[in-house]
Amino acid sequence: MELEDALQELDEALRRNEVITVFCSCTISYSGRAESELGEGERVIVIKQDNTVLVHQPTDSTPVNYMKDGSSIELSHDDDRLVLESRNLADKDYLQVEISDVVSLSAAKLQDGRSLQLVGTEEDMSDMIRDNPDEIGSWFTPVSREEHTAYGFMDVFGYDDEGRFVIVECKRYTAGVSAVQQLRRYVEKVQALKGVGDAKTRGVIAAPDVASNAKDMLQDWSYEHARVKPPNRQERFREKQQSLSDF
Amino acid sequence: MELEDALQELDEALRRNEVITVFCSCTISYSGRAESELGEGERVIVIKQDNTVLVHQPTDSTPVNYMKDGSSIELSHDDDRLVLESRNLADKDYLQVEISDVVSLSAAKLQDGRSLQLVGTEEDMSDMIRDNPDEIGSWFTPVSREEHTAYGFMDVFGYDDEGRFVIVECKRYTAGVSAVQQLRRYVEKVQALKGVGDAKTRGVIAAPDVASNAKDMLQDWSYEHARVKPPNRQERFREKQQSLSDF
DNA sequence: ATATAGATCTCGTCA
DNA sequence: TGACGAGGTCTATAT
Repeated sequence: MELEDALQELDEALRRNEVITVFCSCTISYSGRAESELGEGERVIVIKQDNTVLVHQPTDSTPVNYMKDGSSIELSHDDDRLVLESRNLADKDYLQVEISDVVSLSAAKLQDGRSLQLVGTEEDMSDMIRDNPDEIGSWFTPVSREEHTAYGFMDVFGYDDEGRFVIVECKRYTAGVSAVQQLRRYVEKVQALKGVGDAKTRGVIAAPDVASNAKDMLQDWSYEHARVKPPNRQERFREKQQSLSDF
Repeated sequence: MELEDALQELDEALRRNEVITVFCSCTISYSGRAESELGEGERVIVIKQDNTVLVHQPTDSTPVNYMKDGSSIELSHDDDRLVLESRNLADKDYLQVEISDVVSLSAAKLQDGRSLQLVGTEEDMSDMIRDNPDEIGSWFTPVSREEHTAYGFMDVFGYDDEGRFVIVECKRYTAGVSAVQQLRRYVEKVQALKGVGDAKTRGVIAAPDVASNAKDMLQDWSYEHARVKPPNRQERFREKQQSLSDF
């Protein structure tokens, strides 16, 4: 494909605010929050309708370079290269793509008002625990969930059969040291604000497993591990569908 | 574009292991580590040479659905829909794309052996501190950097003018409570292993700024904040270029 | 605007 | 393989 033609098609597609994909050979420079260089190679460039720019190599799931939405995009023609420059003032980011050869170019205005419906997140896990406190223990009575309080951001908060505060931190996968540290922060905050010397505040990690080092920390701080698996997603999904069909 | 033709082109491109982009109208179901549904809409689907699948809506920088490399991909034809199914055994992930209309399809085998050269990361910041310990204070003598030791992963480790251990945690941006907590973990570990009752181990956050709550935590545990900006990237980049041109 | 935490995080690295 | 931490993280949410 001739660079001249590519330039014109790109320019028109940008003007029409279309989604664009370009198969091309290029080099890339990035400067802003960090600096990067990428030598000559064949990539796919995706430009979206909000001026998001993604540069993808032929493998790997993450873009090798990118610009976030709201960036400016300028085209120019430098000798035998097509140059695409993008600037983002908020991040002080600058991306330059020097295209030496365009294999193919596609562009179209796309309509998509739908947004993703996702279930099986940590939030769903704390929902499940609130609805089934026995997942923690028969002694546990939940009070609130996912609350941003002065004490911190606790997944589930409640009390035990002796009236002690209980803080539950949920993790969908094996909990590591940072999860225990996170729990510790909340427990200490509650402990401090609710008056020291009172009954101990209990800390619980609700997760399918706890890493070895993290287990040691749990013991050191006398926190507990409730072996809880994330909600059975297929079931939860059916629930969601049922409740939607009620309307 | 006829679905029959699209099916054949897709099939051949997959067989040839090409990078593919498809502008299309589709619905998407995902099931695995979580569950998601996405109703009918126009998107760009990118299939890479390692069978990575990305589904991009017309805006936003992150894919609305995706499958990681090494997934299987199967095509089929269900009434008036083209169905793409991808499975990843490792993650037990399953993605189904039902395509009702193909706007355009591009495919090409791409060659790209280059990898990104990135500078200006936290690693560079700890490099800078090791080379310029005055950034922390004239009292600081660094010993090691980015070391995975029995004491933990410490960004910079050293001692002060009175022989006390010093642990430095670097953050490129405003350090929050979790950064202080991270520092605390390392300090306590060193304190415990090196024998309690000895001189206090000093903890230092090296960052351009510290969030308000995190400042309180610093005070509580008598840790310090060294106001350090990440290395000037443009300068650092020039250095790198100069050193490369020496060869 | 700042702060906090999750993510189908991804990716590298080291034990 | 598991664990741990960084990321040009990105994204959503709350203050």
